[in-house]
Amino acid sequence: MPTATSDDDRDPDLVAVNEGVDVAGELTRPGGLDRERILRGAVDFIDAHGLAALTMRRLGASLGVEAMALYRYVPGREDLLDGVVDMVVETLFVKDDGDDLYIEEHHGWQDYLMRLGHGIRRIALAHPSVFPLVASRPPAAPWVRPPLRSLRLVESFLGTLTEGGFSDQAAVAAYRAYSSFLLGHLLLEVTQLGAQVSLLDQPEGDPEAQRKTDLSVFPNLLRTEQLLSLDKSAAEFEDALENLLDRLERVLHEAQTSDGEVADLA
Amino acid sequence: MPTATSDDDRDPDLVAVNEGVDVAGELTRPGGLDRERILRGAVDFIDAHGLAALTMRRLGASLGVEAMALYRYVPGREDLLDGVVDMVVETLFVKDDGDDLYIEEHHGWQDYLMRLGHGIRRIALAHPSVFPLVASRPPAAPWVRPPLRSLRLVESFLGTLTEGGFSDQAAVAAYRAYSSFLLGHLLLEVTQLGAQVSLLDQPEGDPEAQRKTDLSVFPNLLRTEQLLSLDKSAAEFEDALENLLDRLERVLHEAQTSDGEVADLA
DNA sequence: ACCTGAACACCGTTCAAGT
DNA sequence: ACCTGAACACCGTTCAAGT
Repeated sequence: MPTATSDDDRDPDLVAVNEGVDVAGELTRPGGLDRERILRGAVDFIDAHGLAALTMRRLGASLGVEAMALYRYVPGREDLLDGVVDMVVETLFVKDDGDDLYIEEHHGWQDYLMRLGHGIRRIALAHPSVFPLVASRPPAAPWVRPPLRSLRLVESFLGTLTEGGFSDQAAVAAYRAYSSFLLGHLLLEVTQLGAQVSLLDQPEGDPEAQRKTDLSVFPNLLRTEQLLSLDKSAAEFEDALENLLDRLERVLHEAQTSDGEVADLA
Repeated sequence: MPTATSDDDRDPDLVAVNEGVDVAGELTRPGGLDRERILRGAVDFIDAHGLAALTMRRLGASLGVEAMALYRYVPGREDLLDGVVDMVVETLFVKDDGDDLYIEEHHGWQDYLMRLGHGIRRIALAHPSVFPLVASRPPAAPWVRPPLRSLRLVESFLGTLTEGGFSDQAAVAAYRAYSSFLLGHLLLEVTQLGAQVSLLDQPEGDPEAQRKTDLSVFPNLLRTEQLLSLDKSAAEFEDALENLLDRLERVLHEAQTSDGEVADLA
């Protein structure tokens, strides 16, 4: 146990979360609180224990401090959750070593939309318990559409499509269509991830028999149960993304040749 | 005030919610609690005060009862929320007078998917504060995909498409594509509804100036701000639904003629 | 049979007090 | 300057007691 304080009467389960080694490879508590350290701690906590378990008091404990100390750096719980969302989304703009999804090194708008989609998906799968927060927190502005929750991101989206030949209307319509595609797919994907583990958590007295009997009233469900249980999320994501790109391309070319009204593509 | 109890020292704001006349046109408290009455009260409460405001104690008060009384009919808060979701979704199957969206009187699978989409959208817009719950509550089974959260609904979905000529694989793939389309669109639509009202709620010292200055760093945002603020949700929903139906139709016909593998449409 | 009062453990948040 | 102890109002939930 590195540099442990002498009066260590804290919950060992919570302390363990944070006195290990974090993602960046540094010790998590080399003295001194910090807004960023708190947000990072909150992300780690949610990843480890789920969103419902996050309280100010427990977060404080996991950082080796009383809950009250957090209020010096964070106005309150709501603001903290907003900060968590921001922090996780900003990950898009940091370039990992050998990152072939780095969003700012794109070649054309199609490549940009591919990188963006895969980038957000990577975030969702890396933090499945945080993603529902990204999906449903009330946005700062009415036109900030989850999961694309960053002015910088929306700006680069619109800029890239405009450079690619989209009119302002078409770029905005594309932004809308793209964000709802991403939100639907990724939220369902992380929801299903959560459902898988919660099933393993409750091994109660033969739940199989009970569930099967219920299904007997639903012949189509019963017949396709195997198919329904297959997880094809990755392939479906690729297909839907590709389909969306095709659709956008079609709109773009129609606009360039016939100059018809194209705002209503979404 | 009809049939008021004599010792009326309750919060008048909460009482007002429930001693009025409810959707069905009946007095809300003609004696006696009931699981269904509680769930209905919870829906009304969330519609009126938002999800965050719903506590067992306040819900009890709105029903003219102490919180503890609820536990005779509802195992706990989590189960209550599940019940709320079920109740709201079941609305699909009740036929209102002159209801042209009634899902069981469909003509062919395209008509069915239109009725279903518009029906769920009507629910989302009628209960925008409840819909995030419909979207993100952990499903009962891994293959229950929000917002289509009802065995009965999934059964009728698969049955209708199968009757329409879809193979089991194609029907399941259609179910997946359709649910993620619905979830993305409707969750974004109700989120934006929430964002609109929350902006009106906080008329602080000239927030305009501050926000505009932030935007000046984002030229594309600044230029398209008007376009971004337009609400075209209804038209976008129709377009996306139509596009999805076209896609499914294409898959169906390809399968009927060439007999190629079609499972990966989603 | 149905509801309530009192109680328990836990929340978010404030603030004077400690170091 | 930074953290804590004590306190407040509020939670979900249990259970013996009332009617």
